[in-house]
Amino acid sequence: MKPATIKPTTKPTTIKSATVKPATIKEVAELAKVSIKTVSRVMNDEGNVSPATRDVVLTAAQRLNYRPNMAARRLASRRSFMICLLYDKAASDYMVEVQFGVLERCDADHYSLLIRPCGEMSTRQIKQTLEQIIQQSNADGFILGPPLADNKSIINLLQQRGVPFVRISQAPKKAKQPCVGVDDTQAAHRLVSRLIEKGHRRIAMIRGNPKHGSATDRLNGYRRALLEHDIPIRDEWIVGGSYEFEDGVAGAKQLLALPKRRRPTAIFASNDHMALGVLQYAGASGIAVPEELAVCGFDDIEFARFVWPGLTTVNQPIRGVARTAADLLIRQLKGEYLEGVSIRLPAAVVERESTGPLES
Amino acid sequence: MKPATIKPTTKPTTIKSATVKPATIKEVAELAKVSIKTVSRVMNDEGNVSPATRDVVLTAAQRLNYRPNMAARRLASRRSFMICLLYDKAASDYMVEVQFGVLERCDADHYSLLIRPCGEMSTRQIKQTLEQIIQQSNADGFILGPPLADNKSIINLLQQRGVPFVRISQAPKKAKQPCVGVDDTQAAHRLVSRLIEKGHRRIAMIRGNPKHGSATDRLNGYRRALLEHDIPIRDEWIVGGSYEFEDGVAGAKQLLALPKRRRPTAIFASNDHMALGVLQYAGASGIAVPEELAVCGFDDIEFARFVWPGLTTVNQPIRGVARTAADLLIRQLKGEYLEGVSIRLPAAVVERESTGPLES
DNA sequence: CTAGTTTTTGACAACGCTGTCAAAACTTGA
DNA sequence: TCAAGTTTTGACAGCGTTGTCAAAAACTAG
Repeated sequence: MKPATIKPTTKPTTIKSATVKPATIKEVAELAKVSIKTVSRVMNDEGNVSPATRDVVLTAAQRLNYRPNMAARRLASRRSFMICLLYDKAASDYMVEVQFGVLERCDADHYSLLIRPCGEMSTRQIKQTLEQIIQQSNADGFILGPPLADNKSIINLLQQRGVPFVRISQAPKKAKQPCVGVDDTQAAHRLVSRLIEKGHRRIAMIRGNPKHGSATDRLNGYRRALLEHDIPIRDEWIVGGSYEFEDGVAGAKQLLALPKRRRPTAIFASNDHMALGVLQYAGASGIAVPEELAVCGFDDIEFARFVWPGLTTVNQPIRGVARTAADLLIRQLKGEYLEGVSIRLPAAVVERESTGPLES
Repeated sequence: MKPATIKPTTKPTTIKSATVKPATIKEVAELAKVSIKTVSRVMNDEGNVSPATRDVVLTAAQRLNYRPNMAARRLASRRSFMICLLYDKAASDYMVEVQFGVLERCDADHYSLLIRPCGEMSTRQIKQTLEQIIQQSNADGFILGPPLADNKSIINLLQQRGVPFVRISQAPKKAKQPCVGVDDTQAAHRLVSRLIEKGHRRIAMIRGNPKHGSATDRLNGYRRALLEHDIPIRDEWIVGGSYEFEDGVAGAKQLLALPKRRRPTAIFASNDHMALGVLQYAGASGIAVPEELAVCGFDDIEFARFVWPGLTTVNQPIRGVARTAADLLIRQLKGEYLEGVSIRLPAAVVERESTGPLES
């Protein structure tokens, strides 16, 4: 899109109005009658400052409304107080939650957040971008969202460069760097078990994007649940997908076209987008949900509860995961040794109308 | 003076060395046999550099894989090459789109983006945060998302501080600073007109959050459409709301409880969230959409097309708006004088099943 | 070829902070 | 009381750029 053209009125008179020049550390030092280094020590909570001096400096700083200049601080300390969140797609509810969780934690320690969607980049381009961020912006650390978090090539680069990072992923074992995720297998297992408890025996599954570790985990959960209940796993009930709405529509179409006796009574879509696709297909084809078909998804996106029937799904504590990831990163930056740490947060099944009551 | 030429490297600079200290401007200058200032000039495209010198510097820079250190650059130039996106809620599709649009434009000019959700802050707190960002991070400019963009107090602060900013808002007239938005009134007018064309006469409206300028605009569009078609505007058909899903549910309940002869045949919700609320209420109460009730929203959020029936709504070119806003800001930063500039991008009505065919 | 003008270049001082290291000021123990 | 430690403080040199200003080089016209 090309921005509209604008009539330039007059030459830029550059009216940087009565802007007050911010106080510098020097002025604070003068007012407090100490050296700038002492002010620096107080501002950074370095310790080894007598309480009396500290007080004097603090009041002086407050009086002048002093705030350390980040650029100078960064230059001098060779740290950037900035962490970078690298993720795949820009437009996803999931990533908004992640952003917010990370931000919450960053704020607490006065870190800035640099966000970097890499949706349309090749691994090669991503690596180049990374190099640039490391060298130019000097990011102190990275948080990798899925599926970047499982990209060997990217992980290697960061490791080589010696930059701390934390991965957000369902597949903690793929690398030894700290990782935070949700136990997808367990959650899927519980979800499918609920379907079985409700009396379903013909339960189909629409798989997720195989690039994401989560897809495999969710499939495994499904398998385990069926196995445990001695329900045979039929290939024709497992259809492909890649987490897109349309995959849900297509999957439902395929599954519901099966001869009546082999047609599933329940569909577990690997994520809510696809589950909504299933719902839409069902709605358009006059198949009643949940009476004729139970549907459930995974993720509990905002709209899972906004459709009718409300979608049964798995609520992931995304914000918590993100906050934890940021926490791990910041702790690493503070010097903690966290290699091999892997945290899995539990996810909860949320039952809504789409799997409505069924005599068991 | 003839600058020395540099032998091309035998191999393309494939860096494999781990944790190398990045090259500085000084090293580039040495290799190119020029002063650091000349390197600086080349890197910043300042002009007044002979093509020959330029070439030499450029190859030297490439050879050393040189990238200017942002911290130093920021400190010396007193600019941050950083713009800040200030917005209200973190978890909104809308803001993701805005983020992405802004980011696109920022990348083009190598600006970094600082995001700052202010969902739960008071105006007072926001102002404080602003002060901090201006002083500490030294943001070159701001982009204000709605409804912050209409907050007099915040606008004043930024103006006083002399920091350039651009507003994203439907209400461009509320301040003289550059503003980008969508013509909500016109879009709502077109949407309601379509309903009328389809034969509806009893059209209700659920209003948006009065804090957002858009709420009024959309209401005005609704009013204008009815007036033009000589349809009386009835107060009982206009119910309150604040853009939340639940408001849609409540609004629908209220409207559909009206005696049959006064009950609306169509509901225009001021945004999609509320429209989905209406759909849910209708679904739960066994009211057929669109046969018994037409529903339409505004925004065309992702899920508008994922529900059944698909939601008729207005698609706003949010990403384009954001890109334009960023463009205006960056142009201001480059010295263009843009006071009073206000751009409105057109929005398109998207018809889906929720207003399905109706004999006119 | 010269004087005047314009373009290109470089030396060097900021920018505002932190790191290093040594000096000053306090403690402590005998 | 003093020597030996320990804590607190300060002087000053960077950090890697850009801004300023003057010098050098390159043009131009007479």
